[in-house]
Amino acid sequence: MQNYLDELNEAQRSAVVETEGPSLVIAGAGSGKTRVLTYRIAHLLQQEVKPYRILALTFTNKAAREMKERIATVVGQHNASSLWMGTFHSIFARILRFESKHLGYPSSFTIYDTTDSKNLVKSIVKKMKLNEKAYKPGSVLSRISSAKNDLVTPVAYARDANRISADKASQMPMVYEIYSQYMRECYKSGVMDFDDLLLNTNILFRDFPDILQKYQHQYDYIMVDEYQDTNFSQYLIIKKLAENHKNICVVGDDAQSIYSFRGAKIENILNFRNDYPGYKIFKLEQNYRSSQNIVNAANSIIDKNQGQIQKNVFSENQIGNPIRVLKAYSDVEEGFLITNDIYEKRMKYQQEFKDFAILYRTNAQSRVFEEALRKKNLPYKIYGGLSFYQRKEIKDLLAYFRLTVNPADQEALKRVINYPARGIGKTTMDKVTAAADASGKTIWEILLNASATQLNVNAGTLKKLHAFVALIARFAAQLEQLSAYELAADIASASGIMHDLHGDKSIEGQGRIDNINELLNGIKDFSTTKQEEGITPSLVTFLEEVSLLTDQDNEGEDDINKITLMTIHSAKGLEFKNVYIVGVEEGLFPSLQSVDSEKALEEERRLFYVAVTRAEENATISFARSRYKYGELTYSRPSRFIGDIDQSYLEVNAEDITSVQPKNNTASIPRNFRKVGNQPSDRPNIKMNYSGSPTKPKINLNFNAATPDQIVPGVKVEHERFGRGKVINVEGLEPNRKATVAFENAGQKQLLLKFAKLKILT
DNA sequence: AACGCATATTTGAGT
DNA sequence: AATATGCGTT
Repeated sequence: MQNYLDELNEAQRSAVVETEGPSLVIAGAGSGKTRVLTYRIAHLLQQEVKPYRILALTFTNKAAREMKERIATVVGQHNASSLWMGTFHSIFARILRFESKHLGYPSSFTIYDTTDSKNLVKSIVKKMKLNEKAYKPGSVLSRISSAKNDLVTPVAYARDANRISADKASQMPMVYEIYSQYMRECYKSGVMDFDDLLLNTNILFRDFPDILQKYQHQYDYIMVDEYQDTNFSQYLIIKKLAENHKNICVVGDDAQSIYSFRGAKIENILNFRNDYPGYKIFKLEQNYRSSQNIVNAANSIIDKNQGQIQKNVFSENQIGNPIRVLKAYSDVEEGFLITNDIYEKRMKYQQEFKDFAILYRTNAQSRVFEEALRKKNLPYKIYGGLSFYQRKEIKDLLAYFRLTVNPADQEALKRVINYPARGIGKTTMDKVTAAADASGKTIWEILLNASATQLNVNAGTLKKLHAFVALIARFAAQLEQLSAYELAADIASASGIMHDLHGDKSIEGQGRIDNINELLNGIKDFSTTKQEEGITPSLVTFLEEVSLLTDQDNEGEDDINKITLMTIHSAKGLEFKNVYIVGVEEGLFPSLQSVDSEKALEEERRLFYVAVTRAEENATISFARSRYKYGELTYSRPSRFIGDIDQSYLEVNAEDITSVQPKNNTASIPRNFRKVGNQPSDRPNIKMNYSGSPTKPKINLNFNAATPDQIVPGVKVEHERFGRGKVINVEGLEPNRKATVAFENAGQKQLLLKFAKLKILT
């Protein structure tokens, strides 16, 4: 316990023991930054600082969890779990939940993910009758997000000449108004998006000085990891909290700032000296992770950028191997070369699968590697893409949870009101939404007091709406009665999700049921863990945790010894013996969008620096001369970044990067040109109708469609496709009269009688 | 209302 | 290429 200081070098030790006043720790790649942070916290705890008086903010949940585990081994589990340690989003979500009433939010507010936010933007654009082609939800949302991260309110936005002219330039002059409505809708629905968690914290601290003071007093020591990647909103929260005691320690590396696209300000770390005069600076310059070759190569890359904080990262490890550069003719060959190399290296040097990582610029590149690895039967794990919580069945169930804790949550309601199908379709929802918009109420409030005349729906529909309200209300009433797990399990079955999935006998259907059960078990685990930590587990806290999880946060136990595939962004902070940086081509890395701007290029270059410094022993860079993008074959040449590396650290076949290059950097050949035969134009563009084919008699020859008045509740019927069933209900007037039929095998369906050919069974 | 097929759109990184 | 959206059919 006492000798932990001996495990540190001089710079590290000073950063650990100098606990009072502002500290800036510039931590070069692989310089033991996490070690400093964990030991610093352990050191504070040993000086009798109470764990709940320490606030430590990390970039990912995973970083927080790992740090907690390491601290626990030094100071015990109990101390470690009382720390305020987590991501900005999760810590301030927790605080906001506690203080929500001051902001007019329910304490059970729910959190919109990006999909929810996009859907909301989409519906606002529609409502405002704007051109949906010009106002792409993603683009609008990123404008809104940037405003929020800069703490620019809708009113300020409308007055901000820069933003307005940028919006006009991109054909979206009305973003400020969408932003305003978006905020109003979120507030009305009792939901926050990711940016709101930080924005609202700022509003809370700005408008309620006594609350700010409370938290200023609560945290005696503040630490921030990855400070170079904080945005203005995060920066200001920290600044306010540290205002009095100034016991703030920020750790970061300007050379690894890679998130400006989402509002991070590299200036935050560069301006630390101005914000906190009298600060102490500690430079961690010895790299313990990588070979000398890798460190030197990385240094030669970052040298090409301007205005870095002066530092000299060095390694005293072995000189090691040069960085290899591999050329492939196609993306498929690239996959083949890399996987072969992994296969051979593992055999030759007796390495494990977990010692290998394939890093790429974009998630879309993962596919060819997955295929190549599968062909060779090499085990791999992949981050990003569709994570567990993105799956439809999981999102459906989570939406029921959200609606249960917060019935105002509009996107959750829209998602599940007709899933499983209960006959509440687009027409009905249009009416309900119109009523909600007209009255300024939430959809839920409209449903609560729904009357047939007010909504202009028929009695049958009204009944279904009421049934849905009753279902959700029953769940909500049990929030206090049942444990999170019991309630969740009840929702899964009573909502009809389980029944719906059981009707699907396919392999995928079985998998979906497994996923639901896995989620339910996850709640069980969550409850046990929280109880051990002395916190009462609830559906609200479970939802919050899940909303702020990333795919890196749910690694299974059987994933431990596998080859890792991930983007370079998500590799930040990780290390591997052997790293493959793939697709290092102009237009991909650096990305096409960045090549016109020197600032953007520098960020790409820092990303490349991050990639190279992940490697402990071997780094391999590859590029492909051709690859498919958007299903189109494109040609490219090697990235300028390869040329940024000092050649003495490279092992490269010179002609590979100087050989003849296609005239066009990203020339693409339209898909049709590649097809040899069977061109669409070779065939007459006539749709063949086989229904009258003599060899294939119509199956429904014996079906005599019943006239609509024969279809009444209780009657047994047969349908061409769905088989036998019983009529449950009939509603509506001709020609839109429809029947609800419970089929023996196909489940309950709603059929429009003018189309459905139903045969009466006697 | 629900399904199947044709067409449009996406991909730049993630809390 | 894979997924989202729109349209016609039952």
